[in-house]
Amino acid sequence: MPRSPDKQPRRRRDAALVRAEILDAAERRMIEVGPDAVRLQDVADDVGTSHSNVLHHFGSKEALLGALVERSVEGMRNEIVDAIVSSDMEGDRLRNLFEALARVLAERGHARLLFWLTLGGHTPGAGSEWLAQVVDATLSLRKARGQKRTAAMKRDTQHAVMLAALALAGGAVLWPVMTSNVGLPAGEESAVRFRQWLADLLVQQLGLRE
Amino acid sequence: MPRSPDKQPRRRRDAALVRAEILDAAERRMIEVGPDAVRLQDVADDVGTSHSNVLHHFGSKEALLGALVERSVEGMRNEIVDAIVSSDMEGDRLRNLFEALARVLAERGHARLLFWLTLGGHTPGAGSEWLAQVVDATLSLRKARGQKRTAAMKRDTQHAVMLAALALAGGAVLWPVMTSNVGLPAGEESAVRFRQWLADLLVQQLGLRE
DNA sequence: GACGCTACTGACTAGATTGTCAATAGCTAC
DNA sequence: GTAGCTATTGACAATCTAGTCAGTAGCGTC
Repeated sequence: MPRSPDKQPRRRRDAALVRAEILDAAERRMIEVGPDAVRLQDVADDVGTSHSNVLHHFGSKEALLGALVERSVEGMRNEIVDAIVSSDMEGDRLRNLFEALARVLAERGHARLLFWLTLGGHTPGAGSEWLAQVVDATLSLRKARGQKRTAAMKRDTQHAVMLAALALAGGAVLWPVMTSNVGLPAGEESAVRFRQWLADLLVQQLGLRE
Repeated sequence: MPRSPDKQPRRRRDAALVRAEILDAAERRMIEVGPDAVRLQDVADDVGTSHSNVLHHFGSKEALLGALVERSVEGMRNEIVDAIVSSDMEGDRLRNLFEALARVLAERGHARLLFWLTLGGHTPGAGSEWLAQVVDATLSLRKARGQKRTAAMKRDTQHAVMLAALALAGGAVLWPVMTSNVGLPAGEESAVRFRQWLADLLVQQLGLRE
C-alpha cells in the first residue's frame, strides 16, 4: 500500500490515537509475517506517517513490540473469554462454542500470534490461568449431570480442555496444510464438520450429552 | 560458539561432506530461530568456515534455504513414517506409536519446523499424502475388527487422524505454554499421560480396543 | 615435481534497517 | 494574536548482512 505521492499538508493528531493506529498496523504485520519481520518503515507506511514518528511515539522498535505483544495477548485473552461466556448456551453448546472460538482464533489471527510468540521463545499468557476456569466450569457441569466425583475426573477434564485447545489452535494454522495430506476436502465446511465431530466426541467422553 | 582464535591451516574437504555439514548447522538454526533469522555468518561459524564458503557451496542464502527445506521436509516425512511403521505392534499399540511420534516431533524439531514453515507461508509436504495412508491402515484395522462399513466410517477415521496429528504437532510446540494455563503439571510425565489418555480415547472412539 | 581444478579466504560493496537530531509546524491556552 | 508544547519530518549516522571478487592453497593426476 504505497502512500499517495503528492505532498499532503502535515497533520498533527492526538498522540493516543496515533499510537493506537500504529499498534493496529503493527499487529496486522506481526500476525502476517511474525514479530521479527515487522519493519518500522512498513508500519509507518500503513499508517501514513514517517518511521521517525513511530520511533517518536514508542522510543524503539523493541518498545513498540513490547507494547504490542502486551496489548495483543490481553486482547487475545479477552476475545477468547468473551467467546466462551457469550456463546449462546442453548442447543449444541459445545459445537457453538467451538465455532466461536475457531472464528476468533483464525480470523483475528490469535492462533498465528500464539504460535509466532511461542516459537520465538516467549510464553504468551504466562501466569494467566483462564483455561483452568474452563476446566472448573466443565467440572461443575459434570457434577451437575450427576456424575460421581472420581479421582480421575479432574485430570480427565483437564486433558479434554487441553485437547480442544491444541486442536483448535493448531487447526487454525495447520488446517490448510493437513487437509490434502489426510484426504479431507479443503474448504471451510470441512473444518466445521471436523470441529463438530470433535465437540460431539468430547461431549460423549465427558458425559455431557445434552 | 566462537571459533578457536588461532590460525588453523586451511583444510580442503570433500564438497558433499561440507555441504551436508552446512545443511545440518543451518537446520539446527532454522528450527531454533526460524528460517528468516538464519544468518550465513552464524551457520559458517557453527561449521568452522567462512560465510563466503557457504555462498560458494550454495550460491545464495535463498538457495541454501531452499535445499534445506527440501531436505528437512523429506527427512521429516521419512522419520515420521519410520516411527509409524516401526512402532512395535504389540501391547498398547497406539500408546507406543504416540510416544514415538512425540519424540520425533519434539526432539528432532519437526513440529517447530512444520509451524515455522506454515506460518511463513510455505506449505510443507504439499502433494504428499502419507497421512492418508495412516487413514487407510486404520480403516483396514477397523474392518478387521469386524466393524460394519458405514458411510461415516471413513470420515470418522480421517477426523481421528487429523485430531491426533493436530494434538501431537501442536502439543510439541505449545505444551509448555499451555500446561500452567490449564492447571496441569509441567513435566514430561504429564505430557506422556496426556498422550496416553488421547490414545485410549481414540482407540475407544474407533472401536479398536485391543 | 609440475599442473590444474576448485575449495577456501579476506576484503570489499550494496542495500536495508534502526536510531539520532535539529528543525518545522499544527494545535491549544492565554 | 501570540506563545508554548509537542507531533511530525527529512537528513544523516551506525550497524548488520547478503553477495562479489580476486587471489590463495590443498589435493589429485600426469
